[in-house]
Amino acid sequence: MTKVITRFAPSPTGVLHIGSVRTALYSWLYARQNNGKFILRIEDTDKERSKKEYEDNIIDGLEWLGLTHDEFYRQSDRSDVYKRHLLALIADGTAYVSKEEPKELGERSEVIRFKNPNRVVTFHDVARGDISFDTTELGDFVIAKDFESPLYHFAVVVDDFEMRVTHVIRGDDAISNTPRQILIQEALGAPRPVYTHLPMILAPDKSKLSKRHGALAVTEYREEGYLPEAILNFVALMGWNPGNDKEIISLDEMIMLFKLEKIQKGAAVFNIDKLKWLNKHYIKLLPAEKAGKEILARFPEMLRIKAEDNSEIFSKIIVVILDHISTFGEVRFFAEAGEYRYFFEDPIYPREALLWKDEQEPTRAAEKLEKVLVLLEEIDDVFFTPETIKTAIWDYATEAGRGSVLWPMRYALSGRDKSPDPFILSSILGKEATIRRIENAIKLLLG
RNA sequence: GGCCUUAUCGUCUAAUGGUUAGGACGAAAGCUUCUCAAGCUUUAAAUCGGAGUUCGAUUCUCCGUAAGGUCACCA
Repeated sequence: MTKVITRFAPSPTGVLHIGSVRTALYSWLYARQNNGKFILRIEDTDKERSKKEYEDNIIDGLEWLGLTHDEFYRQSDRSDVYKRHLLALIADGTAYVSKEEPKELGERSEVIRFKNPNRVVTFHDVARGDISFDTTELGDFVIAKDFESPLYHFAVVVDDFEMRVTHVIRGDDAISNTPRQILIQEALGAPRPVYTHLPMILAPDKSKLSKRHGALAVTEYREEGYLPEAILNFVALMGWNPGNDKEIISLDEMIMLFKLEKIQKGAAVFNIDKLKWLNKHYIKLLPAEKAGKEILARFPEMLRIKAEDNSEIFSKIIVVILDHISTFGEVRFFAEAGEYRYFFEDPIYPREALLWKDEQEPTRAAEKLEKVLVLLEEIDDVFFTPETIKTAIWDYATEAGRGSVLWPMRYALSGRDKSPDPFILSSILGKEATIRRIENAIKLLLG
């Protein structure tokens, strides 16, 4: 058995997006599950369009996702290799230097063309079966501008050959290009790798995935507060499944379960809601310390300072925050809407806000808060937990009308229409602050 | 346009020559509930169309239709 070698070969003409992540993931999984080798190869033969920042973005994104490579190459570092093979093909007569009449600006008067044997090429695709093409219409296609400037099709074949790549896993936009690559391969005397072409990932409107929808760089998803586990899990499920109802799959499980043969044939539409759902799932599994860092990083300056000054309270609200978000980016949104301030400072709100819809009389509301105060006073500081607070108040609230008791209590604590329940709020704030805020509310009601 | 590929709920998908065509996201409803989430329960929702093979087709074949890819001195 020869060792399995796969590669991910992006051109640095754009950022690493969801579609490329899936290609990288499947190649990586196949290598890992076969104890093989995974190569990252930057295909930057197009000097005009290739940019270092994109290369950096791709490497950064893959590293963040944990799709580690065993070897790294950059085509621009390998021109002597391509030159050597170019010379060999010309010596063989399977390629030749061709005189041209430049039609466009920048075109050469001399390029290197492949001598096309003009025949039907049939190859096997793991996902789709046998595919045949007549290569005649390709003509004697150009494989290099000159000995220093090979073109994509040639560089790919040479590299896969030299790097002993056994399995080529790539987007299905390459299907039509495969026959010409096979022609070059045969001229080179290179073995034919096993091909698997992956269906496209489409935008929600079924157009090509673009910047407008979904085709964000994975590094941008990172900024938005998505977790690598969620992105990997999501992307894995677009075009593959374990053959059962399992939806939550870790990278390690994928290595065990992944099957090249089970790859989907049809294109998949990017569904951000499912990604968010997965992200929510993984966020809840995150250790509090890590989650806290992600949250803190997205707090506005003022709030962050307060949170750092009150680390005890902050550590208690992490779980509460986690319960309401599907990405950490939403923390920024909620914080800017004033959501978390009440954990750190007494709220300010209009008097009417304290009145429950079925209890509009301020003095009655105040009476109820007075009673709550009495009940809270009886709880010992050390037992000031959501459970004991609820137990202490519940019977009274039920008797007096829950809304008319709990709404003003919760509002006194948070100053907001929507918030966690008053028991959680009280326990986070502590007995002293809870009582102070309720007293403030009573003063407001009676004043 | 030539060539190539693809087609199951809105979306991701499962399944088989014979099933009530299954699951998940989303949606709707209910429970819970002071609010917002979460959670639990339930419901609606699909085999692109037409022929053929077959006792029987969503599955196999052909023809349509639609969508995508590719036809560079880009990758």
